[in-house]
Amino acid sequence: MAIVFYDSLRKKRTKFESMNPGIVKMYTCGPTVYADAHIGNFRTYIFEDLLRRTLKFLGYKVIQVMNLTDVEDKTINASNEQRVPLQQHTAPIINRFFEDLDTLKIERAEYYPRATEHIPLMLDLVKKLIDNGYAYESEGSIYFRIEKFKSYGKLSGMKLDKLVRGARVDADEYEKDDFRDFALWKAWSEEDGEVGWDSPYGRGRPGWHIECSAMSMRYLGDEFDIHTGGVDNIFPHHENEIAQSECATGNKFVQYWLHSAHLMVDGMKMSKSLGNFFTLRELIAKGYSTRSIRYVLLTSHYRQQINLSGESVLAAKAALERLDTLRHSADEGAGAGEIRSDLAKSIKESELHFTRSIEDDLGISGAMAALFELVSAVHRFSNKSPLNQKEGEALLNFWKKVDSVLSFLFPEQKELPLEVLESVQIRLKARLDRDFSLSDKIRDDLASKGFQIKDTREGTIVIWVQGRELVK
RNA sequence: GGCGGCGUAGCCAAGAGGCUAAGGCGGAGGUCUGCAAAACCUCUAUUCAUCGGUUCGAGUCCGAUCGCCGCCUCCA
Repeated sequence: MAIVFYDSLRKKRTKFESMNPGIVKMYTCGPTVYADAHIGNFRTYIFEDLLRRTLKFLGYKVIQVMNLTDVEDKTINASNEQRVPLQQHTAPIINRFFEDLDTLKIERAEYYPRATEHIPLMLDLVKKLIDNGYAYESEGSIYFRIEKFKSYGKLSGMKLDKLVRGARVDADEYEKDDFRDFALWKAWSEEDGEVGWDSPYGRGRPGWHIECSAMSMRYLGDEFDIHTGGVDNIFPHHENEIAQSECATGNKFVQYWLHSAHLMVDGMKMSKSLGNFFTLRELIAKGYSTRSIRYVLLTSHYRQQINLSGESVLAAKAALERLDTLRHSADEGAGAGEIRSDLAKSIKESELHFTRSIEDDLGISGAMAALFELVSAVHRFSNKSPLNQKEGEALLNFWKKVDSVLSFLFPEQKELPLEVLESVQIRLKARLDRDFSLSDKIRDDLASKGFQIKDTREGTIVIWVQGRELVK
């Protein structure tokens, strides 16, 4: 079967073929580290995680680059306000960013290049653009002349003559030949303070767009397979990247562009400027489990806006509990016997359905449906006759396999406190003695401490926050 | 104003011309159970924003209308 992606450049679903067999090179626009990323930002990083994991699931080796923008207006302003050197301001934010990635089980990319460590490469690119006649100098700054790039606007659909002057007027705008031109290199100004690098054009710092062109080429080459980001990056950021890169190299920059839709709050885009944002840490403090958050962010199609709400997190929790029942059933598999054909068939169908869905533009809904269908099938099957050991193992193996894509099927198991285990044992004995007033008292007691007790056919389950233990 | 996306059950959400419109949450009834929960079974869209059109056949294609969102300024 073929992998299909919706390509923002072609504006249609397109069969994916990597440039090098078996290898996918992808560049994923990363955070600007002037403040902690909010959960809307992570929506995109989770989409990219799904893309990466899916490609690996389908047999590709993935080389992923995610940039860390550690120098631009906001990082400079923030460090100035706090009167600390730039790096001292960005370093802790970067550390927290990586912690949040881990919390959300986002797999690490191969490279996380920082803009400040690639200035010479950017200057090389700027020089190339000047030499090729696409850029010009004006008062120490270098601008890209967009009318020289005939296909400017091909990604966003913007028509050059339809571009309107924005509400905000750049201080340096009068220096440009054309207001639509964008900066490749910005001359040092008073507000930049300590921040600046020497260049043939004088002291200055890179424009925002040039870093992605320079760093993607450095780690992935002049041409690579996939470039991603949020839809808000399409214009002007990605449009400008294409212009710079293709004018500098003469090659087609990127083969496939994938963009994720926004996370919404009360019908509006979550954004720092609107102030309607939450960080991951804030959501955790509200009592949302990271597993549920990952579920919500991952199981909505990446081109569909998500409305994150308490309700959606609660629904996620319920859905996860249902998924967990498959693992519990599998754990119960015991005894001799081969895998029976009905069950083998269900697993095979689920895997096929899962794969077909996920390779079709990351069709996560269909992929999840495939898993829920297996859960139902397994319960129907095991209700008739208990699973044997091999069957339990087969289910767990399949679950592990799809979890390489999802990474929320196996919650972290916490050790239950000894006193809880003891209480559970006492309660089990009480139930055997049919002393139900005692057993119910213990159940209520544990519930008040945050441990929910459920008696199943297989034994007693203790649910504790995100962990879940089976006690026999 | 220009560009892009979306409108499918109470809620979330698949579907990309043709088997009975996936799946999840929630809800109703039943089986099981000391009770609770879980699990299982059954039910919960004659219809896909509206109106036209193309077609033997449309939720799916075309046109118009209404509504929502994003981008056009830094933004994931």
